[in-house]
Amino acid sequence: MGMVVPMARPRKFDEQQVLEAARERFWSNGYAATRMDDIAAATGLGKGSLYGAFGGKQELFHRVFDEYCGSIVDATRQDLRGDDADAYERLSAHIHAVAASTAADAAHRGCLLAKGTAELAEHDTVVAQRARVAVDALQSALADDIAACQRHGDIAPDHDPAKLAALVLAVLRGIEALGKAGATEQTLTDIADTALAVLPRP
Amino acid sequence: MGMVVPMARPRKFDEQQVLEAARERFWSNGYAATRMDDIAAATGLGKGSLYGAFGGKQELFHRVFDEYCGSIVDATRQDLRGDDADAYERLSAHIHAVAASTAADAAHRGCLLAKGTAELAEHDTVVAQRARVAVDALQSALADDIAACQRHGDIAPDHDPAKLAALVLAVLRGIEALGKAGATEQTLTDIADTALAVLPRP
DNA sequence: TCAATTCTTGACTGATTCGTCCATAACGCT
DNA sequence: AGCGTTATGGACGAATCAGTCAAGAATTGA
Repeated sequence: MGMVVPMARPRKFDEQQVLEAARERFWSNGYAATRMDDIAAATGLGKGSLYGAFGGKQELFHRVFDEYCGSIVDATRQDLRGDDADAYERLSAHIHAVAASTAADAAHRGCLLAKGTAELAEHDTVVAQRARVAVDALQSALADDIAACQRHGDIAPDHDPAKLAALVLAVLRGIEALGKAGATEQTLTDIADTALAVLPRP
Repeated sequence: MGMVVPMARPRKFDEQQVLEAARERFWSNGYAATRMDDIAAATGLGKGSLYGAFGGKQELFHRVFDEYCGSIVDATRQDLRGDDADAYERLSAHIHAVAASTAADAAHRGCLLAKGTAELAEHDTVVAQRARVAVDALQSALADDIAACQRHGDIAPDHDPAKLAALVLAVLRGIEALGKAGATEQTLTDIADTALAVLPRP
């Protein structure tokens, strides 16, 4: 089933574009304050199409949230993948990139993972579960890179890479949170620099 | 004006109790998803009294948010105030206390400062401003304690205490964020331990 | 007791908002 | 071209929610 070619009216809209528009609204206004009518208007779709294609507000948000989490996990893995020789440089670049992009986010909308989790995790187990998976994946990607740093002699080997990764992840999420609270670019950059400076060297 | 003794019907409710009930709802459900009817029902007040006493939903939230921010800043200052000789122990205790209380928060409601900022800072300048003030105060309290640690020889003096404080604050806010995302108590405790372990010693 | 003032209650209003429904359009297949 | 199927668009329904209002209650001072 599902493998047959549908012999019916095809969709006029691009599902990805609708998801992007929805993400934009959810990201900017939060879940509760976003209206389905807005998303419909922003995409030009009628509400019938929207509901027909995605089911409802909650399911649409879950789709958006899933995609967002997946994309930041992928981007982080991409940032951190490579040879042991460059592992420390990648870590440094990644931490600075998070600080820079947070500082550049003048609207202080922050990260949708953080925002969606803050708003919904307590009452929406799907969101909570997805956030947990994403955070675990981020920590794992960091741990892999930190282990590579240790193999190459850039970080002291007498520390559990998983624990250092958890610390770095906390710093990254903290940069996020402080950025949303209005910290200056200087402060965020300082945090990135200091975090890297205090990581134990061999 | 206002100094005369009111010769009229006195309030039957306690303003602090209403603020607490409102905080509970806002904290648990977020701003947008909280209904004034709920707060009225929870406190037994009629909506007229609620609006008469607090103005409206937004103003009520601002009152709640202000009080909350003030209380966590005060609590942090309290945690960190004391002699230089105990400064490092206070810092350690504070970081561990944040990790422990975050882990103990089974509902993952997290911190209202973080939650309110995430939901509203982008569109509500009052919230954004208040969050900024609170975060600055937290950093300042940490910086004072770290400077005391340096004076007493528990932390290397060749680091700007403000920058170390910013890093520690990021770790604390990160612990918060990870807790909301479902990190285990072990993870949060590890972060606290590791953060303290990597702080530069003299 | 009466007047002035403020508080209380909850019904009511007006505006939103999620979701549904249905007539109609567009497509593939025969 | 005709049929079956799925997409479209927007009107509609029902529920929800912020905020208002008016009639009455409680209190103090005179």
